[in-house]
Amino acid sequence: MSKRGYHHGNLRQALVEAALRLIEMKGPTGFTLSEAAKQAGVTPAAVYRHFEGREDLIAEAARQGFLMFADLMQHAYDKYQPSPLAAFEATGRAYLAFARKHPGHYIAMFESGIASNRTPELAEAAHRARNILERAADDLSQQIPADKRPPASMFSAHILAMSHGVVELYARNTPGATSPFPPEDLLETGIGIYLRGLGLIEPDS
Amino acid sequence: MSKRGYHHGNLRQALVEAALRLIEMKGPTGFTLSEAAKQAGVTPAAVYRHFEGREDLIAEAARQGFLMFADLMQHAYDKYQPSPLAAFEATGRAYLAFARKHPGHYIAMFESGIASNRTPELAEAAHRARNILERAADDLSQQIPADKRPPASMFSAHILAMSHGVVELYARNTPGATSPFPPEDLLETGIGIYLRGLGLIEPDS
DNA sequence: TGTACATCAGTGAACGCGCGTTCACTGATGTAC
DNA sequence: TGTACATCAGTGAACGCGCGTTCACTGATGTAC
Repeated sequence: MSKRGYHHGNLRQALVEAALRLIEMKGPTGFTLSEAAKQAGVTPAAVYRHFEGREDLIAEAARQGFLMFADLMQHAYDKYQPSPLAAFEATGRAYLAFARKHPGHYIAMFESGIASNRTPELAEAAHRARNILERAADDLSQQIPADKRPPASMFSAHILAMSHGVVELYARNTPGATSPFPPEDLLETGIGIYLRGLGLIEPDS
Repeated sequence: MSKRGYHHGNLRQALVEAALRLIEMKGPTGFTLSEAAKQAGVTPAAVYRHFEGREDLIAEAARQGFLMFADLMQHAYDKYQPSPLAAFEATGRAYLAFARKHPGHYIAMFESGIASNRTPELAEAAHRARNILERAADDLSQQIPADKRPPASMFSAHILAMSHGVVELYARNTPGATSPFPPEDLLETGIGIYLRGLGLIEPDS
């Protein structure tokens, strides 16, 4: 944090963090390379020592987000491991928890418009995250009789869609779009009803 | 379409349409008041005869979108009216159909960052659209025994979230995020499983 | 039917702004001897 | 331990750009008489 004079020390990471703060505050549109540089106490030109440009900086922020995201989901998955059902539900909750806790990363990852295969590093991080949810879905789908079992990837796509929808529509403090329910409850009940529809939870719970 | 000389004739609507085209092509960020004016064959300054500024133009595009959206869902709802279940499913399909057919409107409505209560007219249009889905959900929830019936608004929020999530994640041609299934199928099956979870469809269908 | 006039939709020049990016440079750091 | 030197992270000035917005204006349209 303390200025070390001419040389910054860890400018690269400081820029990523400034970018995340700005993206969180002003949306992906409001984010500006120049302002990120200023917040890091540095001339805009200095950014080019560490990134190819504006987009490249956002991509790095997204990459770090995907890594954290994957770690979080992996952790949730492992923690409830003996039970495929509990593990699956935990990864769903982890999704929303991540979006709440790291809105800057979330926006960089899903709303900034950068393609998730922009760089190999970004693509790999995104892939790793996606795989965990799909594994959880696959484990769980083993419990459904094979002939009425939907493909695990469809299954995880449903959950991803509902999770993402809840985040976008109800977990943002967009003025005017007041949520009728806490997003956490909404997602929890939504997933619950969905799993019941698959015959994975008893009708009565 | 043909230039009528000095006076345009229907510049206001022409600007809205140019804006929609640009928003669709370049995202809400890429949209520029000046470029919309140019596409309408007019000086940027002329825009101010009809709108208060850039945001106001987007808001009008969104408003028109909500009106069409509401009409579409209303139509779907009415068409399948005798059956609450069929009517509900039809409104869900209408949601996705709208997003596909009118991406510019959809983006203006849900991704442009303008608050849906920015102007009274916009708020009213948005409200009308929301009400239709909620009505359909309410009709349907009457078929569930009162003691195990979730609030209709929660119910419609779930469907809205899943629909929106499917659109954002799988119905955009974002390079790199290839969809494993056609979005229509994804939404149809997702809603089906969800409704089964509510006991509204037979387990065997 | 013709003329005078009010209306107002559009012009075009100008503004200040902040953006992303480039460039030759400078000065702090660390290493070789 | 001290000095010469290579490295390279950051400077700061400059660029061209397109943006949104303002302003006094102009010229087409439509209406009153």
